Amino acid sequence: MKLSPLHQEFVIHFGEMGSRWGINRTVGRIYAVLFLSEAPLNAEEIVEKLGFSRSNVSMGLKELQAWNLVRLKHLPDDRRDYFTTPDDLWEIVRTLVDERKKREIDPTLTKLRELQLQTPDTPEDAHAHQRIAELGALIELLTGWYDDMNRLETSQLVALLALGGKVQKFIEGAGKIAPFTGRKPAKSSLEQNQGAS
Amino acid sequence: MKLSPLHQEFVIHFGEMGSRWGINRTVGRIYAVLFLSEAPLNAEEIVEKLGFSRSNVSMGLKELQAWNLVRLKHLPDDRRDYFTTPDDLWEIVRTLVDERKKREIDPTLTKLRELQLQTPDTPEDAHAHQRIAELGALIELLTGWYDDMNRLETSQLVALLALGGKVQKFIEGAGKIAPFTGRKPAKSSLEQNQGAS
DNA sequence: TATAAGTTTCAGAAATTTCTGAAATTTGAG
DNA sequence: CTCAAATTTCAGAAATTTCTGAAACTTATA
Repeated sequence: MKLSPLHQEFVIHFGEMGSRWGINRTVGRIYAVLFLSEAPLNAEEIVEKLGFSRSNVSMGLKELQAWNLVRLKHLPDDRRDYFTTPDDLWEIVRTLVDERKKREIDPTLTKLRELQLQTPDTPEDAHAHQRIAELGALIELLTGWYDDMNRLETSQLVALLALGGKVQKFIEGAGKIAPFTGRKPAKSSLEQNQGAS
Repeated sequence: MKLSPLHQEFVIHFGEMGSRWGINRTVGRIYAVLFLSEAPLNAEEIVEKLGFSRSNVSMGLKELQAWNLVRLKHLPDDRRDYFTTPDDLWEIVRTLVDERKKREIDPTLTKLRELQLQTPDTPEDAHAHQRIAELGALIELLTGWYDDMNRLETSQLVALLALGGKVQKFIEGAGKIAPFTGRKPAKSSLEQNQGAS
C-alpha cells in the first residue's frame, strides 16, 4: 500500500466498516481512496495505491458503479476511465440510503405484503400474520417519511436535522396530527425556538 | 425445517436480509422465529424448528443477546432459558439502531476525530484532511439529530414521522434556524397544516 | 482493418466465515 | 456433595466469499 499515514488509516478503517455493511473490504478501500482524492483516479492508479490485482480493482469499481457511488470521467486525449466521488457529501448520503432502501427495504416490503395475503389457518400463523402486518406498517411509516425527507432541498434538510428535537416546539398542539392534548395552542411558534431539551 | 409455509417464507427472507447486514443468515433466521412466536422459545425448540445444530443455535442466541435483541425469560419449574423479542416493535427498532450506531458510527467518529488531529504535510493530505473534516461534521449532525429523536416518546416520534415533509409548514419562516428568506412570517403555524406536497 | 491500449470475465486458489459434534463447564435439585 | 440437565466452548470440517492471473473482449486510431 502506497499511501500517506493519514490516507492509510482512513482507508483501512473505511474498508473495515464497509465489510460490516453489504460492501466488502476491498470495495470499501477503493471507495475510500476515491473519496479522499481530489483528482479523479484511473484503475491503474488505484492498483498502485492499494496493491490489489488489476482485476480485483476492476470488479470493485464495477460494484461501486452498480451502487451509483462513483462518477465516471474522461480526460482529453486519454482513453482510460477516471473515477471520482461527488464533492457534495449529501449527494453521497442520499445515494447510499436510496440504494440500500432499493436493495433491502423494498424487497422486504414486497415480501411482507405478499405474506399478508396468505390466510392463516392455525393460531400460530394467526399470531405471525399479525406480527408481519405490524412490521409492514412500521416499515411503511419509516419509508414514507424517508421519501418525504428525500424530496427536501439539502439546505432544508440540514436545517431540519439541526433543529433536532426542538422541532417538537413548533408542532406542539397541532391536534390534527399529534394526539390532541386539549391544551391551548399558546404562543406563535416563531417566538419559542429558544431553550428546552 | 419444521415450519408452516408462512413462517418458513418469512424466516428465510429474514435470514437472507440479515446476511446483508452485519448479522448472519443463521442468526437472522433464529431471530425471525422468535419474532413470529407468541410464546417464548427455548434453544431446543429453535433447533427443531430450524434444523440447526444445538451449538449453532447456542452461538446464535449468544450473538442476539450481545445485540440486545432478545429477552431472556424463565418458566416456573423449568431450568431452561426461554427467549422472546419485545412485543413493541419500536423497542426493537430503537435497539437495532442504537446497537449499530454504537458498533459502527461511534468508532468511525472517534477515528475521524483522531485523524483530524494529524497535521497534513502535502497538498494531497490537506485535501484529504478537509474531506475527513466534512465527513465528521456530517456524521455528527446526523447522530446528534438521531440522539434527539431517540429521546422522544414513541407516540411523539410516530406523530413526527407521520407528518413527514409537512413538518416544513410548521417551521417555514423561522429565521433563526432555516436560512432567512426575508419573507413575513405569515399565518400562525397552527392554521396551515393542510395541503402542499 | 490491424493494432495496441484499456477493460472485463472467469475458473480456480486463497482467505474467511459459518457450522458441527464432542468434550468441558455450569447450574440447581436432591 | 453428587448427579443429571442444560448450556457453552472449541477445533476442525464445510460452505461461502474474495482474489488472482490469464485469456477474451472492446474500442479508438493509424
